Amino acid sequence: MARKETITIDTILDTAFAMTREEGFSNVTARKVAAKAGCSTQPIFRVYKNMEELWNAVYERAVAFYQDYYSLFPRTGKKPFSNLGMAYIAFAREEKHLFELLFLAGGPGTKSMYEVLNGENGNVVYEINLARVAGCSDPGELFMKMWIFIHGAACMTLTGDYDLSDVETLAMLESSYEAFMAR
Amino acid sequence: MARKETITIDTILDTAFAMTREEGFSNVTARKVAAKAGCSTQPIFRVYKNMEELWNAVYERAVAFYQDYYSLFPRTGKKPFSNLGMAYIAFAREEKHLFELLFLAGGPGTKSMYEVLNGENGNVVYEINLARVAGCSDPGELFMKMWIFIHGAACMTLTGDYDLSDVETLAMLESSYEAFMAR
DNA sequence: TCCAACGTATAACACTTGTTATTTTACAAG
DNA sequence: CTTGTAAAATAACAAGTGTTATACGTTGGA
Repeated sequence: MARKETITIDTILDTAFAMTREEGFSNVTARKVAAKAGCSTQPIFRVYKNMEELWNAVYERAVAFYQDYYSLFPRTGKKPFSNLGMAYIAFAREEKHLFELLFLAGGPGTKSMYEVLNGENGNVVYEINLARVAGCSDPGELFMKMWIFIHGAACMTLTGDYDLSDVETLAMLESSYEAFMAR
Repeated sequence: MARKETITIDTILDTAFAMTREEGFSNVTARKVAAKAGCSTQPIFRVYKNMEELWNAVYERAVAFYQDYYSLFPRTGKKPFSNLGMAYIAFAREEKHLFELLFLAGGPGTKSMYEVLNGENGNVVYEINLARVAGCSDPGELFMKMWIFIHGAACMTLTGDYDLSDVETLAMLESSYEAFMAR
């Protein structure tokens, strides 16, 4: 009845997402995706109405990717927020372009930082409760301060202005937690 | 002997810099600058070899602009690093595109964050000495922590994830200073 | 086997970019 | 006033963008 499809929607999205990781969001153009996928631009517009739809799909995939990344990240920290921070900073180092897209770009149609962080598992809420249990009177404010700090370190890794080892980073995060707790 | 020049290098640079403030660096194209300056693209390439030279000039102007901004910023803070931080965060709020260019973009030919902050007046060194005088044993590490925190707050203003008043921000910066000092 | 239908490729359109070749214009010296 | 020179404007080129019209193939049922 009809020809069999050789380029699937998965091929397109996989390619576009891989390109975002490697070259950044702005390099994901119709022709470049097609070239990398080994086809013409036509299959892209068969499965996606236009490039904006593909970009949205890539964004959603990046959100899921970060949440998986966090789920699988080894828990070496012993204090509230330290694992959340270690994963976030490592992500900024290892996935610069995805980090930019998720946490620096903003723009319409994007989720808030908190939404992405908290995810479906309530990762942030969980850590805030840890702080409450540890005796913090205002865990919301503590989270805000910790997150400003963590976000600052992560953003500085992008520009090369922050480059401590994981051990040093963990120590810094936990000592900052203690410092903020003490007041 | 020859025609009088009507479009000066200052006109070009002023226009390009104003456009960077308002629309961001990526919108500074030859044709758009020309349109805004009310001329063709030709005068641009008379005074600048190519667009990259103009972009470099805009960048240098942004560096000078930030240093003026900091010089003129009202000193309301009483503790080390608080004025440095208040100015930086206000700059992120009021000059999003310049902040992005100076402190988030990185890339070749750009100065380091520290270079821009310290400026010719040694603004950072001055604040570090204040901390030393205040009895801090490792003012370098204190600066690092404070700066990570300040940079985090500034970056979060860009995405709309931070929106405290100046009074609240100052209180937060000074309490963080105290917290970091206490350990 | 043939053919309709759908996936893919090719080519084109309209637009934007930096840059450059060409033409026009204004100015001042002779 | 003429004329040479430099500035500015116009127009073009080559490359790249999203998108679409058209042509080509392949495939599976009649």
